[in-house]
Amino acid sequence: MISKEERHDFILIKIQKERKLAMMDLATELGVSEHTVRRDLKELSDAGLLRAIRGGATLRSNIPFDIYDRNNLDVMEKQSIAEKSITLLKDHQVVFFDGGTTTQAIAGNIPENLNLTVVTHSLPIANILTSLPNISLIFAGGAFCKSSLTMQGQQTISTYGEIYADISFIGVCGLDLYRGLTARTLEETAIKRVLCKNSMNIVAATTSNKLDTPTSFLTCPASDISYLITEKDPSDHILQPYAAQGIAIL
Amino acid sequence: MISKEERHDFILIKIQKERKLAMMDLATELGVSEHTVRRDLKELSDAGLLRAIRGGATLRSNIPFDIYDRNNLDVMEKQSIAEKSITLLKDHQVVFFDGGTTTQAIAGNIPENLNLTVVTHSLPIANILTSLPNISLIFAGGAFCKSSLTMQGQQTISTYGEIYADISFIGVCGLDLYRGLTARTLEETAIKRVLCKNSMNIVAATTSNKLDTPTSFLTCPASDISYLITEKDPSDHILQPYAAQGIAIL
DNA sequence: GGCTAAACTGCAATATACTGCAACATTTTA
DNA sequence: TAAAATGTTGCAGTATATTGCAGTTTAGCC
Repeated sequence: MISKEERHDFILIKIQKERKLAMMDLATELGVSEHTVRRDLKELSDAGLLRAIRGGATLRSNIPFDIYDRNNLDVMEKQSIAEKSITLLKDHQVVFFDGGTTTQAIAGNIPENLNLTVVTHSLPIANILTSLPNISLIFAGGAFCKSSLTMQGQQTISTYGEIYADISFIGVCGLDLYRGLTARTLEETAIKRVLCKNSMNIVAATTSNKLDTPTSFLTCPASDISYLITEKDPSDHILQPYAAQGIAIL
Repeated sequence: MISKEERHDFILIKIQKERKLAMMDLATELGVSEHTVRRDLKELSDAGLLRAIRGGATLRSNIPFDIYDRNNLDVMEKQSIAEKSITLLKDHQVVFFDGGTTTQAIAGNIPENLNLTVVTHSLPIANILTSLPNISLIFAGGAFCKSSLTMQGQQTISTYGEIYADISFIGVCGLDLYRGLTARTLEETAIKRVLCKNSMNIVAATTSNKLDTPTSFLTCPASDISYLITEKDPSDHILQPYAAQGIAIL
């Protein structure tokens, strides 16, 4: 007999290799009923480890870098994160905005009467901010990256390098207590690092499904993070390990 | 068998590359009925991930600047200028785009199949170019200027300063044979000067009503201009003095 | 304007996948 | 060891996906 955990491990390993799994194949392979496999996939999918689709599962996203795919995901959660994030902002601060749909949601919630100097390398965020009268916008230019709709490269880094911010909103690819803030490409990492380095307060804003899921490139250790903002209540158990590290939870 | 989710992924990836998709092509490619593709496109379009059009789909233009375009004057003239301007472009050129509604019209007329490296400090132009698959875009960042929707300042200038272009499209505030190309602010002038300095060919693209109306700050002498493009026929008498100076008229 | 071909919409039929339920099995724990 | 908790199964009913067809709309063309 094969245990639930073993099945889960098996599924996760196999999906990495094959990108796509059919439920009925899994059922025969694991020697359990189709219904059981279905529940397994649901649990893994709820944990954000794969994407359940009709008749099976695929990797979390086949188009991992495609911004449009993520745009309409977790809209409510992102709105909640944005509203909490805004409370950290005060007049006359200098604020860095990293790319990503969560930071975009935050930018979209900045009230009109707030006076800020915002620096960003995200084109959508720049677009959003043009309509706010009291925002002084500095755009960190560079080579445009289609998949993320942000700029990257030496120019981008050097622009941030000349500015010191009160607060940085960092988009999260993966966050894990031991590995810290991680990103998926070296280019992204290089930019996130400057943001962190030149900022008094680092805010990691992310939906909770990205917690405890490290990616490859280290941006900064978890201990450098000042605030962690998710859609969950700060008392939620999933957040306690981070609170214990001295990160303020909102 | 290919699942619905996979089809959606496929469509989203492909539309990023090709900008426009035909329904029947998709149907044969994906091995499903036309009707099914139609429903896929409808779902993706309802989710705001693309725009369904008759016979297929196109990228949703995520360009919020139609607000500003509303007060666009001389639309027909600018279109005519844009079409003439495009004829100067060849594959693999490096092109500078100055800000302004005329240069914007030119950018909007770049054909899909043209391979260019474009450098610009205009936010609307950057937005337009994001949807063109064969354009490599470099954005010259800096401090955002609300009135012109462009960047300005040291960062902008230094970005252009590191690049040499085959051709520059310069937006015209005023042009006059004796004063040359002139602009209204020192900041604008500083940027236009770098564009001109680092460019093999300078193209002044403007509606004819800006000819012979000098403004205050000198960008470059008229003799430096390679091409003058207006909505008028090159034989028009108002253009003859410029032709006499050795400027090619289109 | 009227015509034709292509594209769209709605419907019914079919196959497949999912959900909830009740029963049964296994593992924990008191 | 018995009770409780958790995991598993098959079944029945429900929902979803896909297709082809028939009828309608639309775009382009003479």
